[in-house]
Amino acid sequence: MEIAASDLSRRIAERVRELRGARRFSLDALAGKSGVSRSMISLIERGECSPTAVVLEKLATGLGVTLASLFDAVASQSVSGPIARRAEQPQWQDPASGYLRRNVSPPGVAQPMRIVEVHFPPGGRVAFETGARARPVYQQVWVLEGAIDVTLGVEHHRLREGDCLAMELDRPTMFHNPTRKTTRYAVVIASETPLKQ
Amino acid sequence: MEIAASDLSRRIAERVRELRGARRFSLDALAGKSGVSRSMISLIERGECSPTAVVLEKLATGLGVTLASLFDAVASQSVSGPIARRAEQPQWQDPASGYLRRNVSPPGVAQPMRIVEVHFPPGGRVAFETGARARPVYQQVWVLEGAIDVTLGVEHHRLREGDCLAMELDRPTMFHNPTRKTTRYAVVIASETPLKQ
DNA sequence: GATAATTTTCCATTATTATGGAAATTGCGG
DNA sequence: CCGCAATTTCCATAATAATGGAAAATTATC
Repeated sequence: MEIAASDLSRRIAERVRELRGARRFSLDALAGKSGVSRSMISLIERGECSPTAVVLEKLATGLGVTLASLFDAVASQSVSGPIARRAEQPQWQDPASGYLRRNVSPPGVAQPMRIVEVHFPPGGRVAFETGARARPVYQQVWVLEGAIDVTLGVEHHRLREGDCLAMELDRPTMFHNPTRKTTRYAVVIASETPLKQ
Repeated sequence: MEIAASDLSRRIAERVRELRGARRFSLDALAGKSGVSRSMISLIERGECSPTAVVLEKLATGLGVTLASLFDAVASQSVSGPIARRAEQPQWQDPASGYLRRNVSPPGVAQPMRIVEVHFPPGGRVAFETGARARPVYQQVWVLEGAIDVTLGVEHHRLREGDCLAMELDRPTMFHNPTRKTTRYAVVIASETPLKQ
């Protein structure tokens, strides 16, 4: 907690220094533009205080940036962000209904969500018997092409192209394509811990 | 200047109150989660003080939101249920680069992820300066049409239709459309606590 | 309605922010 | 190098943030 606190003050310090330097403002000049004292700006830039929201806003205004951007920092950390190429995305076709599922998200990346693309044939119907779970699983169905009917328990929804339905997997669910064309939709699934594939 | 200052305090007040109410936290519970005193939270929620950056960050962490979002205006739309119809999905066009963003996910639904659709013009280029965060934010970029170049720090990726790139928002990021057609891609953003829009 | 439990606000105190003047440091030109 | 101007940091002080205990207010339960 204490480490995080000083990290924020340092981030703000670096950011304000960078912004001021880029504009070639002296502390005095910025003090004049912002209405924050020279001394306070100096303290902020050395990370020796935690400025209040009002002081931050004054500074942002004087520097001509948004308040939120004062918290941005140039940090250089490596991240393993693997890519899933389309050709390598595993897909699976349900023999009974004919619907096609493709796992879009890169496998092996520890993130709390994954994207699945579904091609749902005309007239197709699939039901899932799911009940309340100890740990909530969230799902959003976003129609990319066509239309789809989704029934959650006793609720019935008609989704058209571009529509998005958010739900939890906590009751029986049925998908039905009432049209004469294949419907394509994305399913984004998330839970509160990283999902791995 | 004084009017602006109290406006910020009021904005923060409303926002914190809203976020806390949505989670049904008492002041005491949030104090425990955030490490900020009950009294201070009460003062903040009544707009009677200007909290320091460190206190704001602690609050954001306890509420499971980003620091920057504490400055957002309170969502004024009514909670519309689990569906976001395409026609109602808010969109925004960046005047500089021309890229178009649409929030796909239903607003007001407390789920840990959200979907954003982006139309990126030919030759367009956008850079984001983001830094390490107290709480990780996960992102997956899935190309629906066209191609996009994504540069993460010093890593460069060419994504083609159907490809998906997973990353964390912890370093400078640049998007560039090298083609002569609009690229359409989805961004799925998730954190480990419910996101609300 | 009465009472208990919970939540919020008040209060006194400590800690920290924020300030303007002055001292120290830095930069520049001769 | 020196002198001087510009800039930054130090210093003392006032103002405000931030706290935990207690009082007041609100909510829940019977």
